Amino acid sequence: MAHRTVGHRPGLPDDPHTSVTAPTPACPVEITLAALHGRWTTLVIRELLRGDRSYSELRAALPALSDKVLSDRLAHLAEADVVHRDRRAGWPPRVRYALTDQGRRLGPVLQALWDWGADATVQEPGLRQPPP
Amino acid sequence: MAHRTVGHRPGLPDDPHTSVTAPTPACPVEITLAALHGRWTTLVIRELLRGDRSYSELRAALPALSDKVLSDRLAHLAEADVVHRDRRAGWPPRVRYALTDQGRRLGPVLQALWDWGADATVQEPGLRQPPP
DNA sequence: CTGAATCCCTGCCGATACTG
DNA sequence: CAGTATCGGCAGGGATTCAG
Repeated sequence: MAHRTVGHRPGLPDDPHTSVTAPTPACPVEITLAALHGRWTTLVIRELLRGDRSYSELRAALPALSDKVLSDRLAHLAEADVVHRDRRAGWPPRVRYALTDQGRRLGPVLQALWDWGADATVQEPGLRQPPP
Repeated sequence: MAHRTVGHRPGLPDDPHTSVTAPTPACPVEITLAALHGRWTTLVIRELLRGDRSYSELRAALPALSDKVLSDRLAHLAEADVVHRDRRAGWPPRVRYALTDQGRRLGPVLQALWDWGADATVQEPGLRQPPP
């Protein structure tokens, strides 16, 4: 009973999406948040937005990220069809990670997230938060 | 960094944000994700995007959401300066919740999340897209 | 080099019960 | 009406170790 109307404005504020009354995985917003879900995930994506990377290049770019979480993230992102895994035969094993078309389309999404957060830090400091 | 897509706004793909190598709360993306963090949060915001609401109206709109989580979410969103709590004296107690200016600016963000998720459900069921 | 397996600890969220 | 208090289950994620 989902409405897959892509032709016209799938608007959020005014429209039919208001029928969603629970956090169902079928909601497009939930789908995107699920793709971005988990710590480090956005940083991995951001790194891949700059170009494809090997496993160790990702580790080098994100030094505090453990192997377990990195491989978890990559598996998760591959399952969400955000990253593509390119494995090559031979020795030593070479694997390249690159964003899919869909993954690249996350650029504007992350941009929107960045913009709001940047704006928030500009407006907010007057109220509370006297950081040491 | 092959091509610059548009403009030179505080862009994510191409530029200086790449210095962030860990999930620090100072990163604008993290700030926004923190504001949206938690189950039900986006649905509460979406409800408030339609207009201000009382506590019980929110409960009615989201029947499966428990009191604890709802008040948690509202407290969290108030702290993030996304919602404003308007409490009126008298009996019975009347409290109205409304989005702040910042909260209203989350509209486009949620829209971006929706768009990507809706697009993903369209592309995904078959195969991946052929490379450009 | 590229991961997968294990352990443990923390924090989330749901249900229930109670208060101003 | 509008919340808070408390408890328990479970999943997330960090460190370490092992494997192809």
